[in-house]
Amino acid sequence: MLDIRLIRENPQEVKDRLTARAGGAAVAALIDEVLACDESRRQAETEKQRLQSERNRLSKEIGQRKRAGEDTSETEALVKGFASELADWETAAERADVRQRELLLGIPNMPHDGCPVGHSAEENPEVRTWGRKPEFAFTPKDHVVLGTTLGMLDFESATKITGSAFVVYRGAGARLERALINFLLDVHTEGHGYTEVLPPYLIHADSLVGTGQLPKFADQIYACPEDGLYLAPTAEVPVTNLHREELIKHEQLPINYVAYTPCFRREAGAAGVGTRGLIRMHQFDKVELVKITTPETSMDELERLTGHAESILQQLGLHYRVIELCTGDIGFGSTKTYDIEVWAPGQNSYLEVSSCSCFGDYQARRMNLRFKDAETGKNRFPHTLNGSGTALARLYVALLETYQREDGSILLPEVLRPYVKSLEIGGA
RNA sequence: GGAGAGAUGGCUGAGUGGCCGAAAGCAGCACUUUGCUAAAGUGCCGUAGGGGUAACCUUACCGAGGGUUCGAAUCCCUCUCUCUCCGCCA
Repeated sequence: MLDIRLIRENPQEVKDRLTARAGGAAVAALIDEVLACDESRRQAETEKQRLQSERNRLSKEIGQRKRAGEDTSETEALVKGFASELADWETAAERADVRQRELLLGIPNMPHDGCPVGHSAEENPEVRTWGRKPEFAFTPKDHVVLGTTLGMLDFESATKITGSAFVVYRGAGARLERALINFLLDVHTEGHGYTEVLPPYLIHADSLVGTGQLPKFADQIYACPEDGLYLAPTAEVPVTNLHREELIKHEQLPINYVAYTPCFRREAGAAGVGTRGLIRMHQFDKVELVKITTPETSMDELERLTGHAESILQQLGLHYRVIELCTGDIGFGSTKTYDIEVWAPGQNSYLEVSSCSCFGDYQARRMNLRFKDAETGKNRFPHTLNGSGTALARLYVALLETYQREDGSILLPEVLRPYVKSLEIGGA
């Protein structure tokens, strides 16, 4: 949520920066509506307070005179006469306030100054690459063939019990998924100093509003309407909301959390786009990194966070590239985002396995998360960040396809062997 | 699911219709004093709106939402959450 004061004081700058986003022109128009709303809200507020102040003054007077034994019925009648006008202004102020918040919740964040300007994903600059595309003396198979043949992945059963775009992991396949979860959590807790949390997977609407999935992206989330609950689309939601409505101490920052959770996404409108195998599913596992930092350090922390996610791919020996999202491709609440894409030989393409973003104070403001500045004593909004560290399903794809042997077996990278308790899957 | 108790400022915890934005303590900040890694004393110290160049003025907020009243932390209703007991259950 953007700061209404910032909008009030620098409307043109806000509009300009929002316009750089995809669909930004329509968003900029909302700014004018917010400003009009703000204007009428403040007018109603002022009138309301004038009447309340008068009422309070007279009521106090009534109390004093009653104790002195005087008759106050005339003043009481006078104050009573305020009621309907007061109620009118109250309603007007309330209505404007609700509308203003509604508008603000639908306005995306402003990209950071350093965010590259562009119109679409084609204009995302590549920041760096690591490793090289592996070479094969044979034609590499894709993970669906490999995993199905080895009995690791069972798409048919998943379709039978749930539907398309789900999978059942079996035997060594299930063990590999579990091994990856443990490996990732160990790296981030022991290696990078994150605190592990295991949050609920069902969350209420306020949490989703806090991180920005609601109200705008309701069609992408599975809901349990009888209970007012939703299946978390990412651990970002429950974990960032751990401190919602809190006033935290300056010295507690930065807060670093890592969480493994399954993620549930309806993927409405995405049918047919990269849907083969594990690449786009309604349920997938992910290990997520979340940071809450001071505004001064958030950009440095974004670099570190991205590095932590990258180290997973490095330790697994997987070739990847890092791209930075341009203003036309960046997410709703983000000010700056790096995507990490791992090479998948069987797909002959890169797959996004991590998206690392700094949200500035956008989420903190939405969830009323504040910290007390130790120097000034003032309450401020911290910055929030998150990034996948990493998504499991696509990592799994890259792993099978990169480490496949000609006979269709998988030679595991060394770091995983203690977790899987084997150096290979399949094979002689 | 049933019965009971509760929800007050960063924390603990008083407060049952007006003098309560709210006692007290802790924590925090500033100063003073004492020659010792700290203690004592004094003062300051909630949040969010609105108005004002500013000092400042003002409104709201005592879990949430309604209601009663000239006036509500305080009375009434609904809801949420927490705790205790019972039931059920992995």
